[in-house]
Amino acid sequence: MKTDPTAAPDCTGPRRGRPRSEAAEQAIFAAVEELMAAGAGLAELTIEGIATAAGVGKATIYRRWSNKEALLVDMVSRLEEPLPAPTGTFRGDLIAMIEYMRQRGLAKRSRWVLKAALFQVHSSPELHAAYRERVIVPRRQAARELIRRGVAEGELRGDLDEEILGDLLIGPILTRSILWDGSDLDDPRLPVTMVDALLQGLAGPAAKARG
Amino acid sequence: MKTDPTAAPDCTGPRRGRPRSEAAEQAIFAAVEELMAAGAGLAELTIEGIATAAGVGKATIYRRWSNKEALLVDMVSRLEEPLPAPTGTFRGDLIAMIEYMRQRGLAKRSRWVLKAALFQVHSSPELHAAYRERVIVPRRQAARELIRRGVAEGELRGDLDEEILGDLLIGPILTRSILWDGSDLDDPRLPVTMVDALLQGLAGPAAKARG
Amino acid sequence: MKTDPTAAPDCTGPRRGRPRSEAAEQAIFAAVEELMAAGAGLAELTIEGIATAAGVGKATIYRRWSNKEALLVDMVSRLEEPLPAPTGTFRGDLIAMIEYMRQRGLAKRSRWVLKAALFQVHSSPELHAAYRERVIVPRRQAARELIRRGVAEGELRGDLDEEILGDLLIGPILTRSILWDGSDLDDPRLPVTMVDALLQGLAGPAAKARG
Amino acid sequence: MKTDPTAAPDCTGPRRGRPRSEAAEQAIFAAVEELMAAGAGLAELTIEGIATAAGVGKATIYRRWSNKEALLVDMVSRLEEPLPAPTGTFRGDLIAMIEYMRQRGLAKRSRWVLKAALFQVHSSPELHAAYRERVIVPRRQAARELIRRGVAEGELRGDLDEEILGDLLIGPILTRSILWDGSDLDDPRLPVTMVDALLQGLAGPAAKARG
DNA sequence: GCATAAACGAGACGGTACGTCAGGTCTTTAA
DNA sequence: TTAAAGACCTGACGTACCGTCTCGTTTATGC
Repeated sequence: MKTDPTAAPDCTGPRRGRPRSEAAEQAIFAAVEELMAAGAGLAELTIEGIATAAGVGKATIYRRWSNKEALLVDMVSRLEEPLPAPTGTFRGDLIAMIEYMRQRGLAKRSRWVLKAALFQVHSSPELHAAYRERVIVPRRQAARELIRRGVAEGELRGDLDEEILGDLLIGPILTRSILWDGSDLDDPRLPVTMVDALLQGLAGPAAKARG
Repeated sequence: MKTDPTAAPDCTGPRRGRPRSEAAEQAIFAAVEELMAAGAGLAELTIEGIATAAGVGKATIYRRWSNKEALLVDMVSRLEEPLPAPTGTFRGDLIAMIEYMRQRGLAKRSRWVLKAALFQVHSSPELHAAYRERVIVPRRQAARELIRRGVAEGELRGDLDEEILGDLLIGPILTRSILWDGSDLDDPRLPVTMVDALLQGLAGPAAKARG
Repeated sequence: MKTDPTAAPDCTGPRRGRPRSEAAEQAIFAAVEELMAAGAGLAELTIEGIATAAGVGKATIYRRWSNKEALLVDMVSRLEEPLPAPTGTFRGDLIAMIEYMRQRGLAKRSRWVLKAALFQVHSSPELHAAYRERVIVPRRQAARELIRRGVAEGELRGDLDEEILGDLLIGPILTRSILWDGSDLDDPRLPVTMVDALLQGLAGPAAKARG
Repeated sequence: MKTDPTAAPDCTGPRRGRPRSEAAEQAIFAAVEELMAAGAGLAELTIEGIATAAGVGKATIYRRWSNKEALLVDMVSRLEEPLPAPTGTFRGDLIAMIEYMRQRGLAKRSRWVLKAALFQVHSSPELHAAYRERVIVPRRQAARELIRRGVAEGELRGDLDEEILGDLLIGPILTRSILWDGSDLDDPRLPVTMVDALLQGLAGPAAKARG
């Protein structure tokens, strides 16, 4: 998401001019966090306010991100922790992935502005695409591989589209952690409950008797 | 969501002065739709621009909604069609509800800015609450009643929390229609596929043999 | 110098919308004078400072003048008092004109920033032309007519170009009042001395004896 | 006007480190001239632009002049040619001095920005004083000496203040060459005409008959 | 030679002001 | 009273320069 043009990877020659200050960058991130903690809404998160709180010139911010949204997306994407290591049985890995998402949702509940920033992403097609590429795609890719493994191992039904399988398994926890306010994520047994219910099916006795 | 104080229901006396122009209201809605169609981002949707496009004074807008967000939430909530009639078997009603959400997702795919407006709601706690009350709560209520009926009729397992059952059934289609870009909603058989898969369970042959 | 586009003279129809505030305009002028009195240099005279001191929004200034220079030229040109009434003998009128310029120079000595603003005019060709048309041309015209009258009445030599006559008569006082710091304008007899010396000639006894 | 602190005269020891680049200095001057020739206004003459055009770092400029005004005053003062040699008769010297000022005015007509820079000097008291000391004072001194000689030789009236005599003789050409746009300096006979008119007096037949 | 020292180009730094834009309010005249 | 128009104050926007400060490099002197 960084828009710094000098960050091009092929720029291997000796950098000229004074290098960017890492301290300034940290101060900017700290200021955003601090302003969020102070309960600022997204509209109150102005570049000018951030610059003042960070003790930094506005140009120092614009040199790194082309606008406020880019800064927010960058910050949000940095908050995403790495995915859990894909070791163990299929069911265990599936539960671990859902537990990871539950934890993430719990973390975001405390700083709702970050969640707001995440939604802000949807305001602009470019930011949406950037966020998609940086955050969503890698996670969907991990989920898809896990599901493919499950099908190959016979742990998942093979007669369904992989995408549908993915949504059926991931959609519920995603809804709880992103769309709603996160108050339903407290139960640590949630992943196990969800996974087992999905695997076994939701049909009740009447349905089973019938079919 | 209307914030017009004169719309109070106890204002029964004969209204004095010039009455509000219905044409102005329609012009405002039309202008917003037109600006959205023109591909404007959410930030480009300014009150000033809407007023100019509608040929309306800014005060005429502020007389009806207290600010831009209120206008957007009002417009979004008007786009929600009524829920489908709850008639038929449990499975049929469940499929109908998911089909309704699929249709809504398809409609919103064409006007993504409205979807963006929906996300914009999350920027402010008050708007979030208002949208929750106006849109989310009635739909969750309908879903909850449907699920309760399913459990009572033995069509759904009775050993699971109703909320979890709700998320397992609704979460996947919600994810597809709101969080993602809607390109996966084209298949009209999607509701049937999803519902049957959920009811029967996702476990594959290896899992079934084991347990 | 006003750059207000709505000030077009043919705009005779009933003006719509809120009219410009005369109070705001006066507050702007007062703020400029006050900041000058506080000893501000020209570079310290910022639009932002003027707006703050006047308790006025920046847009209110930009609605009236397109930039700082236009505002200054407008202010300077308003400070020019009307020319003295052209009554009396030729010599008396000439002395009156020079006395008028001496007074103007004395006034400007106390507010040197206004003098600086006058020079600022020369920074831009457009402003230079505007100032020329608004201030210089009318005064040169008055001087030219006076000189023409003097020639016609036989009070001035008729063998010289009118422009040269004008510069010979006006240049000295102009130099003292504009180019230099005005410390040489205190003597109230200066106009009489100058005029009589110019009319009689500066040649000394040796020159007269020779020619 | 050079503000280089290391140029202090008591710094007699052998300078250490890399010496200042004469090429850089010339490039700076050339860049200023070039930017002026491109029709830039004074406000467009930025240090940053000069540095870029000269292919020079900003610090290289600030090492030599403390700010933009100092650079401009330095450049302007370098453009002043030496005064003409004071040889010959009084009238001849006077005409030579006025001819010198006419030539200077003609030269400046073509590069009005330099003239503007000259006026810019008036924006700041310190620069005004500096320019006064570097440029104005020597010339006024030369004029004063010439006038004093004229009085002593009987070529000029002795009953007038020397300062007034100076302004009467110099003011007209100064007005034409600095205040106005220089279009009235083309006639090479101008100095002779002016000097003779001033010496002989401007009174016409009616005035002479009367007194 | 080889350190010391200063100037060099580049460009980032904290600031200030620019001129624009929008927000939400207020003040006109007209309907 | 509402409407359209548009001016009002406020405050953020993103840009341009200011004058200062690192960077790594270059070019001189002095040990």
